[in-house]
Amino acid sequence: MYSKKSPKEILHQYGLKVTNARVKVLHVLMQSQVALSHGDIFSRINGNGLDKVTLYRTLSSFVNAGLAHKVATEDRTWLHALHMPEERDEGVEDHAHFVCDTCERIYCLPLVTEAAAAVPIKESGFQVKSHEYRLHGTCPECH
Amino acid sequence: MYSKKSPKEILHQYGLKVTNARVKVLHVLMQSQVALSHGDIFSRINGNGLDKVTLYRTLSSFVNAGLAHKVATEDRTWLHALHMPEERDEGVEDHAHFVCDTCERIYCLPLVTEAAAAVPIKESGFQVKSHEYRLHGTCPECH
DNA sequence: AATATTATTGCAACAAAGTTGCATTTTTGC
DNA sequence: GCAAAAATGCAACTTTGTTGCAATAATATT
Repeated sequence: MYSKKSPKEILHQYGLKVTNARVKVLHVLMQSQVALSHGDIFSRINGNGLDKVTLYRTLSSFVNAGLAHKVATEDRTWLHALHMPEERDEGVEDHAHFVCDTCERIYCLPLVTEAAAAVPIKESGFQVKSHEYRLHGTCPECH
Repeated sequence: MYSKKSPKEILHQYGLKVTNARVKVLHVLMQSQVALSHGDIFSRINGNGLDKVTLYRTLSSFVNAGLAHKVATEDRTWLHALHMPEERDEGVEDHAHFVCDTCERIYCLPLVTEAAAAVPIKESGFQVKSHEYRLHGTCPECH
């Protein structure tokens, strides 16, 4: 899905210095279809000795650079996921997240912009700059 | 907006015991157009000596009873707001929240269900049970 | 290829938000 | 009014994430 580009190339493209930590974290994120918590990523990487603070800062740098985004969960943690490839190319700001109430995975879904724009802000005076559509239910794994 | 019913009546209606804490918290929520944090509510009530834990538990009881709902914020706290009156009557599960990027207030907006339903879950296998549409931008107070 | 500059890392200590256990008090159905 | 059940207050605790700072690593330049 993230096609031919290597973590290193992607980091370059986003103006991030190429470090061990970043390559590893990016690699983990690239392999996941779902948004991951700090703990998810941490446990997939250690062994390779990476400080928890470094991981926080790495994720933060990804978000700042526009490479990833984060989603607040029900249990006051953050999940991180890379932007969809088409988002990365086009700078789209819309997001749809599907929260599975059974397994608690959060999937990032492509969101068609017309649907987002159709939402009625009848109360005028609100200027919308970005969207997040969040769906709850049961994911394919949990049927 | 919450019309004629008193906090006491509403608590009864939702099967919650009528206590000082609940009446005070409900009163505060009824007077607010925006979702409030624990801190917001706490500071509007003390003077009247209410323990922080009691407030957490009170809010929790409101959510469990279906009287209020909560929204996770960008800084990993919860905001609480009563359901819209029409939601309280009809058991609608959709939500739209407008997050003002300037003043950080979160408004609960009525969300028209057709718009929500129109979101494309082309990836089938996802069973949607509830929605939250989250909009970011600038609110009328901040223009 | 070595170096200077600048950003990143690791560690320890810290902060904030929310939770748990338990004894005491309050509600409420009878 | 009384008994049973639930809510409250307090203190200690957990979890998640942050800050300061010295040591280390990455990159542009020579």
